[in-house]
Amino acid sequence: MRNSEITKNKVLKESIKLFNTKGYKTTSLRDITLATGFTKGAIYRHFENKEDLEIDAFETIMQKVFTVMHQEISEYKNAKDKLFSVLDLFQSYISNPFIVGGCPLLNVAIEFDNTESKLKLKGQKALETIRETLKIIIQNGKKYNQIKLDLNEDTFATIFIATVEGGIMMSNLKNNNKDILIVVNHLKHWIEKDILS
Amino acid sequence: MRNSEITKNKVLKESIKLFNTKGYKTTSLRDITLATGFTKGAIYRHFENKEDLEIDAFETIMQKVFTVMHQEISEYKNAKDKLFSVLDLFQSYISNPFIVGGCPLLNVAIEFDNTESKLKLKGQKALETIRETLKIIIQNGKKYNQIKLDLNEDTFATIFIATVEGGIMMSNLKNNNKDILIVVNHLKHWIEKDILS
DNA sequence: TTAATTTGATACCTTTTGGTATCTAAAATA
DNA sequence: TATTTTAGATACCAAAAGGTATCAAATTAA
Repeated sequence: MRNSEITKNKVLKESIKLFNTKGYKTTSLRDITLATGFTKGAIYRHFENKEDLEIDAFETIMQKVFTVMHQEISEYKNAKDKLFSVLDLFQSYISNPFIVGGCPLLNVAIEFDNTESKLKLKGQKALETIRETLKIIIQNGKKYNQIKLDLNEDTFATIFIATVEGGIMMSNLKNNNKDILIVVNHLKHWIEKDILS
Repeated sequence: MRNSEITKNKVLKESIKLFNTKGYKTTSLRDITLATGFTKGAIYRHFENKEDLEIDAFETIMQKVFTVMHQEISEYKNAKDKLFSVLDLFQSYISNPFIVGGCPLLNVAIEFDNTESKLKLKGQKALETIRETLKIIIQNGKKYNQIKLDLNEDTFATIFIATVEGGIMMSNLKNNNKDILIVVNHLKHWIEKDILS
């Protein structure tokens, strides 16, 4: 067989890149055929329609993000180092991207926020997954006396995500590392000063 | 004359709404004809092409943002109140929007960050205008002993903008005020605690 | 009041869009 | 080996995209 798994994966991989750089709705099937070398016939053999491909692409890249994130987190044993490793991961969207086009969650959030679409729902879920991950780090940190007990973990996670996503937006817009670096350094100082016990 | 100014303004006004909600590239000329009641012929009488309309729309809405921002700032005389009024203005993108669809700068930043387009340049300029405005508040605040002298104004402005834009993204995605409120309250506490002298 | 200008509508154009029916070649099965 | 299944290419389709040439009515200027 002309290994159908390989074909599907290549379509997915190139679609992820295109969606994350050009945008989901502004990427055409033609763009994907040119990037993959396959025809529309091949693409539609593996995906029911374009929206299905969009969803599959977003879920695949977010799965990768979560996997890398949990790998990083699990490499450290105290809350501070875990949080710092997440910051470094976000920073890598700019300085050493494992996916072109910036943060996939941020991109989907902005492109679909005013729609009623499956991708908006997927984006909401992804945001909650990241927020939950951060909250759990804080909760465990409290348990082991690493984090101040009066810190509200939901508030912390929200500020953490907002700041870092805003920094990614600014650095991507300005084509430099400056803003994301400022933001990540600030969050690190903030954590050391006000979050750790 | 069938007042051509009124026509142009209506096209601009409806385009601003559509671009800021649906996105620039995903809003079609047809969308604009339906929203305004005018035909393509009328639209192309006032704008050379769609990109020109996009640019004109973005510049118009950003001009409005800057105008409102400077009005708010000028109503207060110390740095703290000026900064708080800017925070309230950003918060109003969610709680009491003077423009539907969230922050126009954030939307343009994400939609055009991976392009080489005039709109990306306009977005970069708009970001710098906001950053400069915040820096000037800090500089004047230092002069009048309201702000700690060792605060780096560029760092401050960057963190301020990133945090608030991230909060807008999150609240828009989740369809509630919660996240932007958390973020704005946090920034207010931070300013009171670490920024004011 | 007539002529010139301006403004918006109409009708059209080409290209691109997402999507489908069909065909062929390759692979798997019997 | 012969047959059936599968994967991808080809050739289409209708709708929608941005854009333009032309026309008619309204307004202004002469």
